[in-house]
Amino acid sequence: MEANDLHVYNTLTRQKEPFVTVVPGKVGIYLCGPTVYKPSHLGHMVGPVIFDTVKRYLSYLGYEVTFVVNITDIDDKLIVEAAKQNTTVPELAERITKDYVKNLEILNVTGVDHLPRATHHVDAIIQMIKVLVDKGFAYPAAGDVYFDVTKDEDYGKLCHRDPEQMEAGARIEVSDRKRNPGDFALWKGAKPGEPFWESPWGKGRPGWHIECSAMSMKLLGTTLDIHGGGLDLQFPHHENELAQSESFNGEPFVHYWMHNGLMKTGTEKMSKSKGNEIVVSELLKRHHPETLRFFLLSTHYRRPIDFSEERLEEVRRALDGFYRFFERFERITKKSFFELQAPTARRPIPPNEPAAEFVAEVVGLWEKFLEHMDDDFNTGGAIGILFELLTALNRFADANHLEEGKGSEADLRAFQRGVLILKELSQILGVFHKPAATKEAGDDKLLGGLIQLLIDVRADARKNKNFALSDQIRKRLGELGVTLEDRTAGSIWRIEN
RNA sequence: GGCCCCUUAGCCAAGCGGUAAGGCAGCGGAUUGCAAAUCCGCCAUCCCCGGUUCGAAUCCGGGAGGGGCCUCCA
Repeated sequence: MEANDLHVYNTLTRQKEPFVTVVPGKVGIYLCGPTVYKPSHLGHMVGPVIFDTVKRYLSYLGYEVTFVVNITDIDDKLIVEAAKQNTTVPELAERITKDYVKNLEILNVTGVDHLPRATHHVDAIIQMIKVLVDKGFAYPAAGDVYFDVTKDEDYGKLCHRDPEQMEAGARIEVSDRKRNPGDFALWKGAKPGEPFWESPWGKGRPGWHIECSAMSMKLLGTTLDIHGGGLDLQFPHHENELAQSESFNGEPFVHYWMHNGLMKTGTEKMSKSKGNEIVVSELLKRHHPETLRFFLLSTHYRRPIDFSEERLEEVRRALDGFYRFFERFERITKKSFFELQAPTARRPIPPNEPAAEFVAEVVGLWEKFLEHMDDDFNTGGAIGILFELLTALNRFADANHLEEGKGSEADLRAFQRGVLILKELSQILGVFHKPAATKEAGDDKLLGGLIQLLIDVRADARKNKNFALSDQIRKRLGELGVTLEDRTAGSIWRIEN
């Protein structure tokens, strides 16, 4: 049994449960990725960012984590879309997968270990279907193979759904090939012109849910520690995965089902079929990736999150305070925050150093941050602590005049220790790993030189109390989007967006 | 019709039985030649009505409003 205080909300039981792994010290996470027929929208990034953070935290706790995100690259939607675009299914799938993977990289989703594609695992899928048929859970019908939901005693346990009621509802696709309305396709016979694989039931392709069962089992074993996905996948996708997997091997399929809330635009869910999706690659033209990641983590993962440009702008303003601090830190220590090497594992809280109230305060915040993460990955609460930490660091720098070079050795040490903790916690969330994009303009030598020239001229004017001129320079620069700050060691500038 | 979930200040948001974190915006102050930045302070009794409890935003019941799923969807 592992010693940790982590609790995870489990959709299956509708409760927070202590986190215990199947294999001590190891965690397998399977996240349902996209069906690759259209460019990813912001909603597709919610899961990856959250579960990347989950992995970061579990790794921080000392677990060896394997994180799998599947790519569904064969499906009716792909066939239709490829035809529409006058291209092939593999070409379309490849192009959209690349878009997806690129977006993950930009959002600093670094923890994905495997991105299995359904088409690469058709043999395993066929094998699994065979066994389900042999065991009597599935039946072939005119080239298709269906799972018989009435053969699975606890079908519906994830979503509290009763197959009987589904018949009553009668809003599901009816097919004379199905024995029960709730039955779902494991294998679909190919119509002329459609992509196909040879199988014992003739030419065809996998149904929608089966690829996840086959690939997760292959990569992570019969029981997954964590299975994630959007709330909209609970039914039927996850319910069906669950049914077929447990029928297949008679063992629990998933220990913790975790479902993230959905991205909304206005009052509605964002989705491809509703046509209100915000395409990630477009969004990235207007916003820094860090802003998006921070936005996605700013609320608890189980709640819906409402997209708006205003919200992102607000997040950006909040982040500016951190970036200004990182520059302040560099002015004080001549070190780059982004290059600091912080610990990557949880460890006992070090004893307080004598006469170091500040360190005690920072360590206290550190503990609170971890308490929030222990509470079902409460990133919203954890981020709140990050802001408190920022204030504490600024306050300390102010009080001890660190920027004016008046701090003692001990003060500087304490300060750096505090900043290192900020770094350590930032890493858990996967934020602040590189400078803000606004600095790009600062890399322009000519521009930088010109502004410095104006600053020097202005410094002379100020020395001579020629405030009319100095204010004029500052005002005109401000109109151009350049903000000046007069500090004891000289004026600094930045470009406001 | 069935199954879930949500409702906290102007906006976003944490909170999971002991008298409301944090952010954005706003206001006041310190600092500054003036600014900017930073710091300090102010700004909610938690949709409504009942109930349980010594004590509820937090538990139970009812109501109102909103959302998701039941058909493809992260």
